[in-house]
Amino acid sequence: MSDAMAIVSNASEEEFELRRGPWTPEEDTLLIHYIARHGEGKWNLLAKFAGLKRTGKSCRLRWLNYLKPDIKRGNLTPQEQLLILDLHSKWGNRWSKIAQQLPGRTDNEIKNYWRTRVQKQARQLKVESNSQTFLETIRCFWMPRLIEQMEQTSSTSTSTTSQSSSSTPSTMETQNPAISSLLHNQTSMNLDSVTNKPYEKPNSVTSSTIFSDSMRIPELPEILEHPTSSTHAFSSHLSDCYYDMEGFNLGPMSEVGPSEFSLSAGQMEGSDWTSDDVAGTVWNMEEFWHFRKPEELSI
DNA sequence: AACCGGAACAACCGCCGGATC
DNA sequence: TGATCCGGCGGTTGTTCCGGT
Repeated sequence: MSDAMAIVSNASEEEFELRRGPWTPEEDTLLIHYIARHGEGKWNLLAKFAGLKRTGKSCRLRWLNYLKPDIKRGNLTPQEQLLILDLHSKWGNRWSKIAQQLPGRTDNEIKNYWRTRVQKQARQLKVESNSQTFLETIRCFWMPRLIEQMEQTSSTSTSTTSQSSSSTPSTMETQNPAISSLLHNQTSMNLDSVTNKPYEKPNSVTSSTIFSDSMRIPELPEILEHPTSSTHAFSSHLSDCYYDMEGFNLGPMSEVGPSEFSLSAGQMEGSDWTSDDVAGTVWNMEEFWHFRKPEELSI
C-alpha cells in the first residue's frame, strides 16, 4: 500500500467522519445541552464528548455566532450602525473589538454588515470603501442621517414627553454606554443644519459639533476654487489630503461641506441610495441633493 | 412559473499569539 | 527552549433568500 493510500485510509477512519456545512437542529441541541451542563471552552474536547462530528473550531463558532443566548438577532439599529461607523473609523477592521462595544452582536455580524451594506455603497459610488472620499460621504450624509433617525425614534418613543427629544438620547440609546457616549459627544449638533436644510457654509456647521472626538476633523486646507467637474474637483482635493490608511484614521481634512464634497451624477448613477431602509441605506437621492447649495449643483 | 442576479448571512480557512508540556 | 495545542481573529467562500424579468 502506498503512503498516499495509507493516509487516505487513516483519514477515512477519523477525518471523514467530520461534518461540514450548515448545522442541523439536532447538532445545535447537542451543543446547547452540553454547554449548559459543562460550560464553554476546551472546544476540541467538547466536540468529542458532546458527540458532535465537528471540529472544535466549528463548535466554538456556532456557539458564539448563533447559539449563545444573549445573541441579538435582526437588523442593526441606527444607533448600532452609527457606533459601528464611528468605531470603524477609529479601529479599522478590528471586528471583535468593535463587537465588544455592541452587546449581543458578533464580530461576524458586524463584519458582514460592513461588507454588504457599507462597502456596497462605496461600490455604487465607484469609490474605494477605505478612501477619504467615502469616509467623507459617511460623515457628511450617512451619520447625520442615522442621527436623524435616532432622533425620530426618540421623538416617537417619547412622544408624551417630547419636549426634550431633540437633544436627549432615548432610552434605547442610553442602554449602551458606548452609544450613549457617542451621542453625548454629539448633542450639541444642530440636526436641522445637516439633515433638513440645504447645507450651511462649512463655518456654521463644524465637524467637531457633529462627530465624536474620534472623528473630529482638523482644520482643512483651502479647497478647490472653481472645479470644472465635480469628480475632478473631488479627486483633486482629496489628493491633497493626508490619509492614514493603516489605522483607518482620518488625517487632516476640512470641515466637510458641499463645496469640497461633490459627487458626479455619474457616480451616483445606479446607486440604490434612494432606498430608505433603516437597516440599509439611510437617505435618498433627493435628500442627497437637498444637502447641497443650489449654486453647487450647476456642474 | 421559471430563471437569474444580487444581497445577506452562515460557515470555513489560514494565520497568529499565548499557554502548556 | 522548541514543539504542540488551542483559541481568537480577519478574510474569504458557500448557501440561502428575495426581488426583478
